[in-house]
Amino acid sequence: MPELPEVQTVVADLEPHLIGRRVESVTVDDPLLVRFPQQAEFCRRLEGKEILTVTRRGKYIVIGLEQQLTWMIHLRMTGRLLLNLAKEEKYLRAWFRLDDGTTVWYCDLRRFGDMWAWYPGEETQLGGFIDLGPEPLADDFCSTWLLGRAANRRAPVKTLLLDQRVVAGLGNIYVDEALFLAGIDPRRPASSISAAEAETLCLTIREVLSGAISARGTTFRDYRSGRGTSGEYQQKLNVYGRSGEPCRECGARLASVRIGGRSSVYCPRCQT
DNA sequence: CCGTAGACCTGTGTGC
DNA sequence: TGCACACAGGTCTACG
Repeated sequence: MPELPEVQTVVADLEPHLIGRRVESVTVDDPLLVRFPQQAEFCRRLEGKEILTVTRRGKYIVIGLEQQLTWMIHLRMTGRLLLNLAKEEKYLRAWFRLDDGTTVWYCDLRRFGDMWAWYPGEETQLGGFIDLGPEPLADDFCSTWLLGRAANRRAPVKTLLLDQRVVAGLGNIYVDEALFLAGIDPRRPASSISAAEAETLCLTIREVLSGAISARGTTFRDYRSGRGTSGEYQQKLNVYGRSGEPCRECGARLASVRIGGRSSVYCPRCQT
């Protein structure tokens, strides 16, 4: 569920409570959660270490600890990292006690979320993380890069933008929103995108992500921030979740199609 | 290499 | 009300 703006919000919420704290004890209650190393060794690695940094790369939460240990978390569809466990919260899968009495709670309805605890040199055992493309809000993400990655690709432009090796952090909501603002039909072959369109797309991707970060993310159903609160960006969505409703620009009925197995909403008049 | 369907898991909403 | 089926902010793998 969480895309870049949601992960960014969780990181911002957690950071002040985690920096300088020592992990006192780790409890994992879901055999699917820890991807590397084995669960017992994962817990042993974290316990007793001080947290130095809390950052984000794509949709990964990246926590740096003493002795160059990196604790990495991917929330996938329904993962939550919470500073307070509400009474009604279900699906608790793990918890992390810190030396000041704080507990970080990990909840995950669908159990797709993953965690890793790795030292330098173990990168090859981490799956997709090492293949991430540029950060969309950084300077190395530009139309030249996008155009290069789109060349010779017949897959839909939406599929290209969902590929984390092309750009890290976009998901189903923000890709649909960025394509709407750019006036580009999501079904078009990636290779048909012009230089001018690539330039527009880079701008609208940044615009959508920045706006969503300011709004603390989008909550459709499951997403919660580190504080347990919902996002506000759902009020600003132009197309996602609005199939059949009128386009805010032209009034046309928004269309829905499946692209790469993902439901996709677009305006048949504004997006060509 | 490229592109798409199916799998992973658990729940909610919809239509008959 | 019950049941079956589609669908859900993600991403791997297997296969043609």
